[in-house]
Amino acid sequence: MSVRVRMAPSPTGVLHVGTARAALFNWLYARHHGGVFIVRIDDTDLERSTKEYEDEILDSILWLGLDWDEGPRVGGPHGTYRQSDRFDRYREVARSLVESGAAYFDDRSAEELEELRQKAQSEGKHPGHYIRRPDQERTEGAIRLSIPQDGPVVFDDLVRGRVSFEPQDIDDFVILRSDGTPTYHLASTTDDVDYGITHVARGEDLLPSTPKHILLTRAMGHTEPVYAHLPLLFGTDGRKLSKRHGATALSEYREAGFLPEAMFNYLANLGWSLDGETTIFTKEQAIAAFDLANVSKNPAAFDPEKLAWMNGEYIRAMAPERFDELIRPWIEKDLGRELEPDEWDRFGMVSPLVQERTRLLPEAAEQVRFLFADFESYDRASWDKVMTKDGVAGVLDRAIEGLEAVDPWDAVHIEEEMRKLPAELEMGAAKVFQPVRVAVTGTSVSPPLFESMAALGRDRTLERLRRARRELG
RNA sequence: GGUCCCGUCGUCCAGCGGUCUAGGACGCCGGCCUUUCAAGCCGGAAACGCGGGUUCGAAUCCCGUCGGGACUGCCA
Repeated sequence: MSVRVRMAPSPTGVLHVGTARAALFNWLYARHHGGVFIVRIDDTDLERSTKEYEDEILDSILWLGLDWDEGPRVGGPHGTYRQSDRFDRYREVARSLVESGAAYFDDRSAEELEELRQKAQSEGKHPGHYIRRPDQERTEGAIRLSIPQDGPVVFDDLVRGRVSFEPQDIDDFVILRSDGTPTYHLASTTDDVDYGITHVARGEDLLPSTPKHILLTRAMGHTEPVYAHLPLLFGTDGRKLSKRHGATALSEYREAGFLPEAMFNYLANLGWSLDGETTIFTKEQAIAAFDLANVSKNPAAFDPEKLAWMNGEYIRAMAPERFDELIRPWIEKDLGRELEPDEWDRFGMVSPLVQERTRLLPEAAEQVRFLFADFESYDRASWDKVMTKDGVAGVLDRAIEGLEAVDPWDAVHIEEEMRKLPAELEMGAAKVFQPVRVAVTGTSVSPPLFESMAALGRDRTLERLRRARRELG
């Protein structure tokens, strides 16, 4: 039987990195086995679900580089792949379960149920212990699945191994609310059955729900899929990944200048590894090697630092043309205007040098800002560190004098001239070039100096050197 | 409280009874290179939670303990 897996996001918020990672593992599993990857919209919560979130989620998945074979936008043999379009089907399932005796109506009030929970808890029992089928049959209210008390629910989880739950610890959960809408358990399980899902790989937070889904599936007369519960993602402090750790939405990383291929690679390394040695690898390598059985059981910390490093690796490895194409919008965003053709040409003189030292696109844009805009003031720390030293004025004077005569104005000739200074002034190279760098770029950290000056142009370079000289007094 | 899951460097991953003086990656520290910053190269510090067992032999198997987490809704 061919593998059919799915990701089933709820459009009640933006795509979380943890959900994205789960989607990624499902996708890898499907592609590895030549199976089918399905996206299904779990929007049974009509109150909180929106079309905007649905689009945001789908766009984020696409950005990550995952494509789906059945689901919204692409269709498939099972309709719209949106649960809100299948409420009739879920009601039909619930009704037939009542008819077969597997489920029952329950019209007890919230207060009554709460009392039963309190009682059970005070006796050290499972909260749902006393919430079972009432003695007298009801004909309205919510519909609960009756949990058979004849034996444990045992299943072999692909990543956890054998997991077992005792029936008294499973509550008679609601499958159809009294307003006729299905709960997540009913809708998800029905869809998994109807869509022929063979493997369910999802977050570990759903592990306690799994016996319910298994029992529901069996009550429907089917055999449950194989389950794989993936470890959860945490922040670097070991706490649940939340806003405090920075971005939790995939789209925030996109907006921060991360590359999808770096994100893909990084996420694939959270809970799984290609071979234990290789950190950077392609999608194809991942597909070839992936197996849910090799997924780690431990929760993983999402480390933005390592992601940034990996992003830099991908940036350095890409074709220069692609780098130029990617960096341009960031430079323009940083400047707040579009680049003129001649400015773009000038950027080309330093582009390869910038690409080499970029981890994040927005950071690179900042580094070349001096090429396109005059800075109002010098970076304070840089100025204090290099411009207050003895001999700086002399360096600038000599640099200005020498540079005026450089011809043609290109990196090679600028360097030829500048290289004369240290010996002439009897100073170390860094002592000479750093003041010039601060004068020209406004800070002590910049792309290589000679190329930067070449790209800036003679007039602006000299203008900035003179300005700095004036500031020195 | 109850149920379930997890426990190897600060972090991610490898290790599935002997080859572990525990390997790779990020980060960190030092050095080289060097006009700054990166990159690159070289080197370093850094972990099997604890206690019992099983075994000739345990990071690897079992039990306990401690610690962490998830769930415990007519949310998903």
